[in-house]
Amino acid sequence: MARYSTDHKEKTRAAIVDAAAERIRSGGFDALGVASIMAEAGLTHGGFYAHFPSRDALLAAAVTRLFDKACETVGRFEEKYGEAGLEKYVDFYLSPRHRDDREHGCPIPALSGDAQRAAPQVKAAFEVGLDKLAERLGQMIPKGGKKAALALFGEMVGVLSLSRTIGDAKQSGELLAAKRKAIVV
Amino acid sequence: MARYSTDHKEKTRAAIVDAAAERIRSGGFDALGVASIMAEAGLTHGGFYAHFPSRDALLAAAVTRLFDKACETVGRFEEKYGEAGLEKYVDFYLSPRHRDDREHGCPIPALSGDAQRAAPQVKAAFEVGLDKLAERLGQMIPKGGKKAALALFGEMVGVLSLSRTIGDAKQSGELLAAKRKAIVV
DNA sequence: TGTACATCAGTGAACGCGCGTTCACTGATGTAC
DNA sequence: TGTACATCAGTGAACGCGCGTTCACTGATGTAC
Repeated sequence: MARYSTDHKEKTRAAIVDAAAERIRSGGFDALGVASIMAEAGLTHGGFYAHFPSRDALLAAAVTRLFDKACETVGRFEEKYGEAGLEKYVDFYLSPRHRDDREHGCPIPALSGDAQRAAPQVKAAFEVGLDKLAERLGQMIPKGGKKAALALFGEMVGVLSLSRTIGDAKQSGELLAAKRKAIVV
Repeated sequence: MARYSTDHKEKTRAAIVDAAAERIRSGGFDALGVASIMAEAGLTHGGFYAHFPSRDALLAAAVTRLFDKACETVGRFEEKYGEAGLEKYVDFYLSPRHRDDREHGCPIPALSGDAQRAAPQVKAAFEVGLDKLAERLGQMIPKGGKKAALALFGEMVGVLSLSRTIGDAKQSGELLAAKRKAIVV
């Protein structure tokens, strides 16, 4: 195979990044193997290096992708609920549904631990992504802006993380519910 | 070598667990290799299986150890500051010192991500440890007890995690400071 | 008290396995003539 | 329009490496006699 249409390679690359993004969100960085991710995109592992110089480069691209998606999610809440968007977003963030659906959830609780120990370029991608996401959510907080958004994420991330480690559904649900009520935006 | 004093094996085991606990707190579960941890304890890797049935068993023991230490830390704050112990603990938790000293810090932000994806026995050890720690801190919160302690950890864990991923020291420090003020115990 | 034996914590080579990366090759297609 | 060639995304075998685990062995010491 070769010499596809002009945007073919670009599309393949995007497919690899998408697959990688899904994978690391649910399984962390260590769940991403070059061979398995290429197989998921319908390719063989040898071709990987035509798209990325290294596994770390893919990790960085995938992290960026996840934060872009998270920004879009925030945008959707704003479009749909207007002024009440922030409150609705917090409700969603601290919902049992979000707790249980790690595969489509916020990248921060899933990856902050991994990111701290990752290669510099991956770390940097996480930091930039977090900054963009806070900036985006900050647009919905008139008083406080980005700083308030960061603080809000701080509260929510920890509570969501804990609720995910608590096996007992009742206790875990109570923790989420208590926090939903406590957070006054 | 062989036939040491009665408690020799016990001591060796404790040394391995201690080394493993330090290692995973700073580097996560993946930083713990059987060979390297045995070398750190002054032994060769082959002897590992005289102490633990598997690497996962050591991970579970190390997680338990870390939470026990964390409980002791809480206890020290209570002894030293009495009524004000809780406030002092929160101040410490959200301090730049705690942010920068991952090797001796709270195991929750360091390991909650890893724990969610670990083997069942490791997950269980984390859950039991978290429960014990919340119970311990809860003793210092007359109104609320364990539930209030869990919620408090939720807030603090997320903020600490974020502050660790933010490279800019000023921004990171501001996040911590804002939260220290905001948390009313 | 002295000697032979049993014990077992620790040794170190070897195993099978999966990983990230490299590389010579393929072959369908765009391009030059 | 038809043919020969260059391109390059993708193939698949091979690499070196580190990992968790196994296992036959060692040898200093406690115990039995």
